[in-house]
Amino acid sequence: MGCVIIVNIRDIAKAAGVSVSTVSKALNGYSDVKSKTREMILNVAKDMDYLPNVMARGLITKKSNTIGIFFGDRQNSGFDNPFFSELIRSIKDVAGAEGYDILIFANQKRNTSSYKTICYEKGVDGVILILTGDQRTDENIRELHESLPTVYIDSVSYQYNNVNFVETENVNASFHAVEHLIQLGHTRILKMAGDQVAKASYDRIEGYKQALSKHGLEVNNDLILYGEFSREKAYQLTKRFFSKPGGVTAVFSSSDMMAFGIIDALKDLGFKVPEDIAVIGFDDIDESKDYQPPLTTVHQQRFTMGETAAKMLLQLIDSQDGITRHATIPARLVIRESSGTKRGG
Amino acid sequence: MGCVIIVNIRDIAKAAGVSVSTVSKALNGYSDVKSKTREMILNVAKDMDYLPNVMARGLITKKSNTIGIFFGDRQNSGFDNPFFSELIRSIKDVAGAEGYDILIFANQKRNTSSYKTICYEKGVDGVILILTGDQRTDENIRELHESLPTVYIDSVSYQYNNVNFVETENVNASFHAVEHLIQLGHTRILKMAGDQVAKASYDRIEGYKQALSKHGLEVNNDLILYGEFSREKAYQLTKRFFSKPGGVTAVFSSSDMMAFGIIDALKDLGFKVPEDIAVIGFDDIDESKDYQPPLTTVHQQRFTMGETAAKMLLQLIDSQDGITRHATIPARLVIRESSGTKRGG
DNA sequence: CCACATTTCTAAAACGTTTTCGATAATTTT
DNA sequence: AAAATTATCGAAAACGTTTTAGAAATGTGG
Repeated sequence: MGCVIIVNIRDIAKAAGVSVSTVSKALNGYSDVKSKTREMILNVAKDMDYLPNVMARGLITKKSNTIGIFFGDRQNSGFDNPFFSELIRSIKDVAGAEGYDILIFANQKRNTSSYKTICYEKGVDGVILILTGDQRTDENIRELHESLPTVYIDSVSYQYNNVNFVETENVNASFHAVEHLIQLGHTRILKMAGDQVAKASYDRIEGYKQALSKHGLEVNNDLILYGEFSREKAYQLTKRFFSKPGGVTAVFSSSDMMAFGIIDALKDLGFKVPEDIAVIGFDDIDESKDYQPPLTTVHQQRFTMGETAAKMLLQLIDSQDGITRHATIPARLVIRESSGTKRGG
Repeated sequence: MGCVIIVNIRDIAKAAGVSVSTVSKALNGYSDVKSKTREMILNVAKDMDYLPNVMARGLITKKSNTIGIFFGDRQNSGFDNPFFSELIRSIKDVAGAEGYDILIFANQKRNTSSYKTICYEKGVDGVILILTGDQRTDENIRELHESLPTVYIDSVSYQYNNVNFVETENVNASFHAVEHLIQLGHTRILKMAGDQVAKASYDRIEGYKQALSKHGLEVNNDLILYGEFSREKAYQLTKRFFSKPGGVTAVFSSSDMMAFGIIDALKDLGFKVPEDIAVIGFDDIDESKDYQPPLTTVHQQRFTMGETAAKMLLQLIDSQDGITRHATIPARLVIRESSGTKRGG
């Protein structure tokens, strides 16, 4: 490594012929420094390529201009799901525009699993959580959002009344997806759900049930499978389910990845999609439009979700007003080919 | 925000009845502290829920246990390309296993565009660059890798002899892709290249030329287009190129995204792929296998690349030995349908 | 029991900032 | 011109660690 000369605030104070405190004030826009000397100091600083040391500054101000992101769990690091990459991109854009960088928590050598501890240790100003499954204890989760600005994206497990979160309009969107299937003439519809703990997952089942009820169809728990948001798991469950006859003609999946697994399985069993079985997914990830058949699915506005979460977090950091914020992002059904056309008789 | 009591090293020194320095040494595994007192201190620290302040520590040690990642450029934040999300995932896994977190540089409010400056400001221990196009000046790039452990992934623009990088076996893989087209009977093959500055992009053209030469085919610069790795741009160029006859029966693209744009354009022009025109891509992103027609493409081992880069960087950080490291990751041609079958006479 | 080596501990400096408070200089008021 | 006010600056403390240099305690050999 070639050596690099790093100048500190003392060096530029010396060069400018003023005190360290005056330099600091000039740099941070304090009012008690003459505009002429401020300009002079700024010039010297620029000439000498001065960079404030973020550690020293953070030590005093307790701010790092960094927001943290927790992704998924240990085994499945979250980036597996293409859903996440657009989320993080929008977070990056919003936070970046406001002068923040992004820290992704990765270190697995910590001697703690406390979110609060980890956040404090790294000195992030706030944190966004994008969790899947049931990877946190209640104590852990409460501790975090009680001590630090926190926003959950589509992943609150139990609803505290003081948790900030962004979610998709899950119930409504699922309702419409299932209603569409019903209008196409389906009466026995399988629900491939995610899990039973996440609010998002629960709500997608809820919308399914509401649509059935509204149209006088029976809700049958045998028609609800739990694919854990895994393509592989959905494949297995589908293969087992459809290997015996049951009169089911349509499937509503809680994610596109699972929908792919479902369709793969149906094809392997000799069914045609959508002629024999109609399938609707959830997410509208990039692959879905190019899939064969192109997937009918619920479009989640990932960019808007990330954007909203980031803005929400920056607000929380700025104001510290203790107000709890929620946002529900609209979703719409994108009708492609996998849901098929109206059934004859 | 509920208040959280944060204890510092002084508090636990008082509670343990020893000096601050002894606590520090006990915590950091120094040898000059009796094992009995060390144990006692560790217990007190755990009981009091002590967390070291990373700012204060970093101020002295100049380490942050964080590696930085620069992604793409300002406009196109990098996550657009699905190629990147797998890269970052593997980096996260490797770095995380070794006790590092990941900082993604996002802040656009900085008053500098110097990589070195930005890295120093955040105190990262090393940095991985995944750049596209020509978004850095030579001065900027040199300054960075001279002052900080740095690994480039498939994105060195000019070859310094002291730059660490990981790249795909671009020349070789491209050679085989084009040779495959030649063996299928194609003689006029269009090259949709990326740009002319990145080494990766250059090498993919080089492999194309080598294959032509080996089989006695003429290299014609009119058959090399520059799609800048953009699906849209590739679409435009393809549409213009194929609107006049030229006897071209195959296209070799430097990315899958561009290949999609190419195929879209060909379809719009009324060509059939692969019957009329064969197309081969590069990257093997997830969409490619589900695309219609499934894309023949060069599979880049993204996971291996990210993994290798991360390991390389951690080595550089650890050893500081000044040794320059390179890694070339094998790639293989994945033959699907878009390249078609052997041409009849 | 003394001289010396070794083990174990501590005081204090250092890291590079920000911020408080008081000092000085400049300006205004009386 | 003196007094009061205001604008501008600087000294020093503080942030929470690590590390150096040395002091105290303990052990060892004669």
